[in-house]
Amino acid sequence: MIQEQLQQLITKALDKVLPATDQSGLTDLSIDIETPNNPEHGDFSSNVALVLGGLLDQPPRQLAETIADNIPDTLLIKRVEVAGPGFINFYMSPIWLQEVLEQCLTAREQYGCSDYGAGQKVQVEFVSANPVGPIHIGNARGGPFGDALANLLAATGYDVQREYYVNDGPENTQLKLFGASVQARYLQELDIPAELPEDGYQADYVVELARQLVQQDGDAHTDVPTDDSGALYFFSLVKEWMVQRLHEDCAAMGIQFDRWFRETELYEQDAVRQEVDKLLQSGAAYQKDGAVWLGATEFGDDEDRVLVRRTGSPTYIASDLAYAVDKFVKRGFDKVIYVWGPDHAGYVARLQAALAAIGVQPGQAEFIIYQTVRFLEGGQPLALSKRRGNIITIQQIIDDIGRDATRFFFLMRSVDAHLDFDLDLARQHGEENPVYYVQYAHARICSIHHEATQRGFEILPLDEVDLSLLTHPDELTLLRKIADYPQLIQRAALDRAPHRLPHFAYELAQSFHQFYTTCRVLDADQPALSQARLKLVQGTQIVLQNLLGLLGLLGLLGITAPKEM
RNA sequence: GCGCCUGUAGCUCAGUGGAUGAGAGCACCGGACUUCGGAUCCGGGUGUCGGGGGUUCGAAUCCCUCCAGGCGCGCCA
Repeated sequence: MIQEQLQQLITKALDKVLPATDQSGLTDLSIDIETPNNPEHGDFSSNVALVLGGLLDQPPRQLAETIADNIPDTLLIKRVEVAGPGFINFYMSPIWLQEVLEQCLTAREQYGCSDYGAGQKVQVEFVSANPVGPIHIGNARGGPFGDALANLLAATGYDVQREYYVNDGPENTQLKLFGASVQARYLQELDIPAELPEDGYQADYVVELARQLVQQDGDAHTDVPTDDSGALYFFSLVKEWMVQRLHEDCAAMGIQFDRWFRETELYEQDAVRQEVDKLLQSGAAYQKDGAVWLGATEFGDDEDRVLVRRTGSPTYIASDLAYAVDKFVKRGFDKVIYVWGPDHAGYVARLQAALAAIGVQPGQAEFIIYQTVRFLEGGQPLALSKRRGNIITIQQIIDDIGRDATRFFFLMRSVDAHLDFDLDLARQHGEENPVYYVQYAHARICSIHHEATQRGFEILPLDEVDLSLLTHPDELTLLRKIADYPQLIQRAALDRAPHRLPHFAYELAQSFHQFYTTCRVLDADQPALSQARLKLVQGTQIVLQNLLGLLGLLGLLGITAPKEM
């Protein structure tokens, strides 16, 4: 990308000006190439002299002059200026944008991709909702986010795997509660008196599960004891239905996991017990009050944590540790990104400490906590409570406003921010809805191509088209947008910030609409210009498609917007 | 009480330690179609970047503190 080329030019200049020792504190990051807010300050700008001046205790302005004077001549750059406290500003010659367009048209679906990750094995684990109910609006946000993040990492050269962790372990108390709820509903369905446990699952789908069970097995399970073993038994009866439902919900969101990892696998291999034993041997864990404790404070946690209860059954930390060993040691991931809901925020420090205890290096495990989503309808937030039973499933939302609009709205905001999901806005197919604004730009692009074919415009190969004819301000703005795309991908991946993509898609659509209004593409009187503009349109389409591909929104491009206004 | 996240225009939000310019969308008002899709475009104005202090040549951005909101803090997951 162009920023890298400029960085290399600066590096060359530095090599001529400064002894290598003076460059020791310099990293790629300190040679920052950015786009100035004020266009008068050039097309690109570098703060290298300001950073280096501070490091070497030299006047930045003077240093900047020296560096600027030694930047090798190239056709891409018209002139270099030093400004302000010591910025080096680059004024590009017009051909740089033509080169970018050529790169884009040549690379096509690879445009914007890089090998930055150098094939490192990264796992993104996300959603991982317990198999006790469908995906609902409280836990769905991690889905589109994790999926888009995985796409971004793959596009920047990482070897990415998507994983869903199914918490179906035999020691999971949530499952017992859920199983007991199913059991109670099952008995009620057969007119046998039974009470839903306190804090049990009240939602309607539990009643439906019970009904399904009666339909399948009749009264075959009435003699099952109403204790933990009975609860687990009932869970086992409905488990595959639940997992199947989770599969369907994720598929509905457009997510394909590479692996559904089941917690039971860890117990079948006796991995949980083995890990606890290892920790006891290494001294990282100890016995107290009949329980086994992890000495988590040694590894930065606030307090030590129980690994094995007094009853002898392991806690979730124990199985999460065994799971981590499976990820890092057995399967050899260089990095694992855990995407969790806000209710898990307090668990980060705990697992981090536990990971340190098994020798996972800091930075190998990343934790991304997404914030809550409020769904608004008529300006009022929808209330949801899993326990009280008035849950709203992600399937309902998708049925309502469509998969792509759902994903777009989820992805629009930073995961750090609380998200207001405006259902009324998402339902609209009008100008207020950013989804259709972007979609409309693509529809227009397709229409131009269609029209070109209809009118018999011959599409010339790239080397026969004079791109230097693209000089209109709106053409240049659009070209600049195409040029900015690779760095956007790079930074969004690095910052784990997929939300920048919908914003960029909107801006790209905006630049295109503006171009479309002022610059007629197909003009029989100006065939050479038409050819150049067709290339620009094609470049826009490539970027738009790549962008929406990363967001998992290619469906938007397949749907043709209505012809009626 | 402790921890995490947030606080930017009337509303919803972008914003990468940079420049005499802190930006979008929505909403509101006014304009633009004989020709590629008007679900479009153009113009119009709004800010103690929650308050205070600090670091820096330079802070919405980093640090401290206070205020406000959301979420979490179990031998539940």
